[in-house]
Amino acid sequence: MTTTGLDGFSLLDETWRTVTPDAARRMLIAAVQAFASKGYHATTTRDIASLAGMSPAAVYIHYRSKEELLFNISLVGHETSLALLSSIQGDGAVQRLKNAVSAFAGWHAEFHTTARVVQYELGALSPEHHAEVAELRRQIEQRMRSYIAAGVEEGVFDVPDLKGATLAVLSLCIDVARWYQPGGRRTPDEIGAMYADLVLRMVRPAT
Amino acid sequence: MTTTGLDGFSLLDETWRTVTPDAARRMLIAAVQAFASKGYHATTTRDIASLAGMSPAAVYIHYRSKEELLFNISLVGHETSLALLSSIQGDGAVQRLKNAVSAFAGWHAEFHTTARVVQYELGALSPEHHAEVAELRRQIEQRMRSYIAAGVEEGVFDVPDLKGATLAVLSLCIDVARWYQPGGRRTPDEIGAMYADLVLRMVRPAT
DNA sequence: CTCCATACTAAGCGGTTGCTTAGAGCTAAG
DNA sequence: CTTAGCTCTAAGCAACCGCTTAGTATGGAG
Repeated sequence: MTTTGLDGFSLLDETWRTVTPDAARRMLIAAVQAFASKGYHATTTRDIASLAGMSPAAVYIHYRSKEELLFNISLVGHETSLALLSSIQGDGAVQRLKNAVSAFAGWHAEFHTTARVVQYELGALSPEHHAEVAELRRQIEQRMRSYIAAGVEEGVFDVPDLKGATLAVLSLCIDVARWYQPGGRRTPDEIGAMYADLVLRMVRPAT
Repeated sequence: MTTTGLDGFSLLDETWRTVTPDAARRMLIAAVQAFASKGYHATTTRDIASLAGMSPAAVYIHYRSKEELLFNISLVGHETSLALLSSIQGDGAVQRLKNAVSAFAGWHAEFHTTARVVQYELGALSPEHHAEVAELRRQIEQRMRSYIAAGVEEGVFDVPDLKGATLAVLSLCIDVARWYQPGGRRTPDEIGAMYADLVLRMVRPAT
């Protein structure tokens, strides 16, 4: 699950591998780093260009505006995490929810740089772009809800408030991007495993 | 617990009641509203002054800088939530953790405007001011941990990783400020009750 | 070689930023 | 009434913002 980033390309490069041409990808990666560490509004187009090793005007060869840069990051980030959550497999609802939480929380740790921009800069998107991203967020919520609902139907989960529980589980995973620091006490995989355990305690029946 | 805001003064006024003189308080309240809805960096001093019904220069009569305005908000906000968490009472560790989570999560819903600034604009503080606030955050974490640890010692909680569980509980409560919207499906008190239930499920023994 | 499209930079434009200055209005002590 | 001190505003400064323009370098097609 965890990519080490020791094989010659960073985690960021991996996420944005499909972006071409090369200069456009470097610009996007620079924007992710800058937006994540200082916030969208505190980041200048000069910061981004400088991080990418180019002149300020080079931003506008590949992107119409600073906001379009953010939109690209937000869109790809949401699509990636939705694809991750949609590809969950496992035997039975317990194992599937375990895998889902582990993967989703782990992603927010491992790709915390991207995740921070994705989760905390939504308000800087234009109304049109925000609406497009909001639809993806609805699909993410629906996916997670279906994993919990399956366990209720199987009779292995006891969840009095399905919508509330889904909200709490997603909230728990998303907030990882806020507090996670690389080099901290836990690896992304360990965080995923711990969160999977905590969530399963939340939904298990009283017996 | 919930103040209605229907008795002639808003929730914001209540939090900042002790700030004097009157113009300084109005400026602070305007800053909280602006910072919460647009973010610190996207808010101009002209925005704040205009919301407070004064001229741009009036900000600097009462505060040295825009950052000092943020620091005041962050400091009072952290002190308020720490005081809230420290005043928790209840019979036994189960009831005390229930009350703690209910109050802390409920506060992040009811005072979500203040909470958003407190939790998501830490990075905009100067290093010195950030350090001062970080110490309060350490105390908040310690308080919550002690409520969980007490249940472990009493033998009514089963928590394999105390530090991890504390982190998750705090994370869950804090993230309420991100997603909560007034007029939504649940009142702050209902969110507090739901979260208290979810957290107790997380720490209860398997039986 | 010429021609043209693409990718880039140097320079800079109009507008906005956080903050300052100079001075006006008000209150209260002497 | 004078004076001092505090609160506020009108005006504006230097710096910086997102973005544009004009022009250069490069490389492939004919």
